[in-house]
Amino acid sequence: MAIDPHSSRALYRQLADQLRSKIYSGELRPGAQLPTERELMDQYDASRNTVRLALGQLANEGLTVSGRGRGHFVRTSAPLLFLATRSESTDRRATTANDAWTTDVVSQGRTPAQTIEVSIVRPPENVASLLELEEGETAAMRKRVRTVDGEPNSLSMSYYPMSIVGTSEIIQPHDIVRGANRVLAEIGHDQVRYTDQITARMPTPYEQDTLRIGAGIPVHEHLRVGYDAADIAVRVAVTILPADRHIIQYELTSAQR
Amino acid sequence: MAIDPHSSRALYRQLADQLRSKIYSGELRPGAQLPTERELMDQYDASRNTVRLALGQLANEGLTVSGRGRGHFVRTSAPLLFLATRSESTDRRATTANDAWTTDVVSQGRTPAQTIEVSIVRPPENVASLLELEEGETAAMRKRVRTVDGEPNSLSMSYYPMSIVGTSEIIQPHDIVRGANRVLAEIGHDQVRYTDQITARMPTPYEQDTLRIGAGIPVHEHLRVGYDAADIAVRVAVTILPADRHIIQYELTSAQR
DNA sequence: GAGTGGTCTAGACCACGTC
DNA sequence: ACGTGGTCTAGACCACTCA
Repeated sequence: MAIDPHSSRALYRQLADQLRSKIYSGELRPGAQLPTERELMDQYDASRNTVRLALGQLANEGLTVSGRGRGHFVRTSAPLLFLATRSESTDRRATTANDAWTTDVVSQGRTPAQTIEVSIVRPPENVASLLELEEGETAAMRKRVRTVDGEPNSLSMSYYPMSIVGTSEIIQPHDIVRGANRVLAEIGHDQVRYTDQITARMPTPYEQDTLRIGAGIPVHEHLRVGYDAADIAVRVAVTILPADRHIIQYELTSAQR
Repeated sequence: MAIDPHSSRALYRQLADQLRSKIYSGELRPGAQLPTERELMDQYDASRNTVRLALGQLANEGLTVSGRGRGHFVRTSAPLLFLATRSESTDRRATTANDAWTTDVVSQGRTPAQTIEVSIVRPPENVASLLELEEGETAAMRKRVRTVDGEPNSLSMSYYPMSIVGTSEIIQPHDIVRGANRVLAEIGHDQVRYTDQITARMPTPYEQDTLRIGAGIPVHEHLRVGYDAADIAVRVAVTILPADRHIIQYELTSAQR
């Protein structure tokens, strides 16, 4: 139980190992307070910096949170929200006055809200190349910040080539109740095929701030490219999902696999 | 460009901010060396611990790597490998002597290898409940460690209820060339439907070690449940994918969305 | 051997939460 | 008022890399 100061493994790593195993084993349950830094210093005869290195390690693994004047605590696994990426049936959206996401969230008994911002931009390079934009060509961006029960939930940016949507409702800074996808269909670019790419990374400071993401929590970056019947990319949607609040779910039948 | 010691923002955060923006802006390109700790101490008139706090922050964001005796460097974005979760056509597997994953990797011009380990275990709670196992009921686990071009690539654990596979080839500790899924089909449990769940988190120390994952790199946890024609869960596959080496990709047609 | 990061100590002041 | 974590300093020794 004690610590070997002559081990080749750094003191602070040994300390982190012991605390971590107490968390994994359940001896320290979610929400439980860890010993104070003072106690750990005394117990392991280590300096405060060393103790804080160990605690910082756990925080960066997403295992603990801390607060000035409070203490260090085992992170409580937040109640998880599902992102149903494949909806049960496509016709549902037609039967409601809300967009697909709002309907999804309401069906889970939560309260959704979102702000929408529309602008004309040069998209990031990876998006521009997926949309096959020429050098300097622009796209309409509809950016959403979504909240559930008042807590920030996700960040979503949809890009549409101006050459396609330049005169449509999509460039208006309003919520489109029937869905932007329906507008695309109305102007002759119904999406018939999608490619999804999912990456994971640590959040940028902007994302940490906007979505109130704690230390040690990664984000999913979910990117969806929509193609019309002529196999032209008409929409790229990039969604940032804090990983402590989201499980991405897909339903597939064996023909697809 | 200088730093305000009277700002409410901590010194080490300001320092991290400046270095980070140099990385994002491209002034410090991937592979470039950051100033040495000594130089930063002099330049910003800060103590070494403060400088190290700033550099540690960047490392935890996955932006930099460092090594004793070498220096701090901007992380080079590794060449990314695609995990094609939906293959182009299902018949391909029948035409080759290799399993689906091996075929995928070879088609990308890389060299795959894997070790397989088979055991009878009580699965983790979430898996047990997806398989609807009774209290104490066991499952066969086929665990793979996969490498590509000699580098560790992914960790995969497939669970099959013993009540279904207890007498089949699946519990033999050998590679099954025609695929375990085919064996399942042969014993009357062809999978006709899948549910995928994708989560992201920081790796455990075991995963960091086995897959050689650097600090600040999260992992995808990809979980696939396979159901047979009677809608019984016959297989749960959990795959751990280091996020710096993997993009998860899905292809969907509009009928599925 | 010189320079780099990795680890560790001892002490200090401050901001915040709780009582 | 007191105890907590947040920030910062000044110094030390060690292990590794590279010329």
